[in-house]
Amino acid sequence: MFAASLEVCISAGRLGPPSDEAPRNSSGAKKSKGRGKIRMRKMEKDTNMLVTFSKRKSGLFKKANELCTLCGAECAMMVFSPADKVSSPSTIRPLTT
Amino acid sequence: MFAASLEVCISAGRLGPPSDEAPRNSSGAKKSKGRGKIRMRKMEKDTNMLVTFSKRKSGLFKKANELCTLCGAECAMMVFSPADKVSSPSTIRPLTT
DNA sequence: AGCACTATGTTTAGCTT
DNA sequence: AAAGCTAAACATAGTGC
Repeated sequence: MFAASLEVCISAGRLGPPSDEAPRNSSGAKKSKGRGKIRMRKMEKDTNMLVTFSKRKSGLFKKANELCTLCGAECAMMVFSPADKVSSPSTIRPLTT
Repeated sequence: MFAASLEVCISAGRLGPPSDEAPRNSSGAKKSKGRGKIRMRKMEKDTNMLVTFSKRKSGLFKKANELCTLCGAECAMMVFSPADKVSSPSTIRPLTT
């Protein structure tokens, strides 16, 4: 395992264009519910940002697990938190040969 | 960078329960459009599986990029393809200090 | 093979508790 | 701060070209 077919992605910070258009909506009033189109740039509010980080990290790990399960792929990923916290996903698995 | 707050996920193969319920639908007829709830186990058809791998890998990289952008996190990921192909995402970035 | 479409399942931002 | 909710945004399996 871990031979030949390898893909790597290392991303440090911004990787896509900022996409600065699209305010919350045309009238400027906030939507009451739902997600509300997000702006692809660093979130300014720290509390929201940490919650979003936690949620999205979970989603990312879940997607990675699904990819492995569905396609018989193998993947490894590391996420460096913006805050000074250490944690590991519950589904961690040792890299056995 | 790359200090202190670190999270690691290494997944080799299956990580979740198979979730064997839910055939396509009760009558056995395929849905004509849309996604149709997928079964979380290795896809048997190789052609579909490769397409799914490609699509989901793209989605995974995109999500990782979004996480980095939105939250100022840093992440690295490696995906080992089930087939013998090598490719890299277009948004690859060197790990500069 | 690879791209476009689209209905539907999934994710998640903002709220509430 | 950490869970749970909801609806809008998003991802994507199957399809057609």
